[in-house]
Amino acid sequence: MQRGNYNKRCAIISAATAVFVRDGYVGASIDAIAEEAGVSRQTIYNQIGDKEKLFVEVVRGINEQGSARLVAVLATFPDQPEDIARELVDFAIRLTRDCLCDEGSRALRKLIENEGSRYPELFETWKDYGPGKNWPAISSRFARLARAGDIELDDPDLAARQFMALIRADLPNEPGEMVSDAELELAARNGVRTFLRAYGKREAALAL
Amino acid sequence: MQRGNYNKRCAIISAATAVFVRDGYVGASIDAIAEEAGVSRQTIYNQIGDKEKLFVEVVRGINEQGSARLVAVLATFPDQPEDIARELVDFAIRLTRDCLCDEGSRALRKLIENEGSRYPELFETWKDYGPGKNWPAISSRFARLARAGDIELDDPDLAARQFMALIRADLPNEPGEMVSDAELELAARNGVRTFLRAYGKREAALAL
DNA sequence: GAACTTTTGGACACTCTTGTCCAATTCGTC
DNA sequence: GACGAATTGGACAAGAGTGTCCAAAAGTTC
Repeated sequence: MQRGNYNKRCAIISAATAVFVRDGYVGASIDAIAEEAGVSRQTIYNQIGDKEKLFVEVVRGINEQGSARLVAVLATFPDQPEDIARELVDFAIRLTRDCLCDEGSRALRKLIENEGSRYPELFETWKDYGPGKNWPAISSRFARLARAGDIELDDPDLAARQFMALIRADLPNEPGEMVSDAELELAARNGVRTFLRAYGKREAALAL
Repeated sequence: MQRGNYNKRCAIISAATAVFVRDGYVGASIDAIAEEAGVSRQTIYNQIGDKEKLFVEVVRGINEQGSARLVAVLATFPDQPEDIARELVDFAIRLTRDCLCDEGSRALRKLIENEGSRYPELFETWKDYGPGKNWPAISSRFARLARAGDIELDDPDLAARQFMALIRADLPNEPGEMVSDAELELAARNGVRTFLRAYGKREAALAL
């Protein structure tokens, strides 16, 4: 234990995350966070410092969790697929569920969009992994699949971007909404089917 | 002229749009808007009323312009294409340029994401047209193309969603960034090529 | 139980914002 | 130039938020 009660620190960070995401940096009040955390306002100042430090801590937390989840999911990419359609769908489900639809990822995307201009350095880590970039980890996996002859593509980066776009195209994207497993499965299958129609062998897409 | 100077009213709305988008509803201060509009704060209260009325006016403005542009672009959908690949690319360029990448549309998307929960009724109009919905206008066009035998698809709504996702997949999506014509063209061609590989006749996609 | 740390809640100064009021000034129009 | 309407800038009250200070209470450790 470094300073103060660790449980309370976690409660503060977690409550701050919720309030920052709900109200934005300016709209979030320390009082609201304190109430949400079930903690006195003074404790926040004791443990973390001022509002800006609290915000930094929140972003760092989401970032770490998000990166960890992304790495974990990437490790499950089907490298030597037997049934490429089915395995890509399962991969897509894991990706959307753990890295796109979960609370933390949505929260981070919203914070980036709103406060990104104010704290550009805070979000640089994410930009390498985040949507809109090359997703280099994913494109290298697709390149390997192509070399193995499982799919046909000329530009792996483009294919990765389009893969991501396709499996997201069919997801409900209202921020607050819950996404059921059935919706996840359907969205993944729809996205992968089109992806394989464009890039796969003829018969692979027909399996979906 | 109904009340006050019409030019100043426009300057106010336009400045308010910029500031609301930059700082969010809570973060935007009337003083900042007044300064940006080159107008005294009192004039804003004289012409529009309070902050909430100003916000409503801003959203209404962006909404109208956005809807008008969307209708205009939709009217240029290639109904009887001779060169479907080329014509779809041109359509995609118009769509991204006028309805997705322009200032107003980006502004509206950001406002929806941030203040949508606070003023749900304000954005209902947009939700019918906006991203994430069925884009019914577009899917009916695709359905017509399919009936005419230009493409092959079973679910026009799905195809429309994926079309939108694909032509957006390759656009730089940093909010502030300017998108050059060359980038627009490239993104559209990449998206349409994959779309046609999945849904078009074999030879159409090869043309790109 | 004593010594020490943490938490609590209230009070406080300070800043910022909203919205109002008003007198002086400028603008548009005849 | 004169008249009425619009604009300006400054002052103002009320409210909310931040961050600090402090004494009392609660919790922890030996």
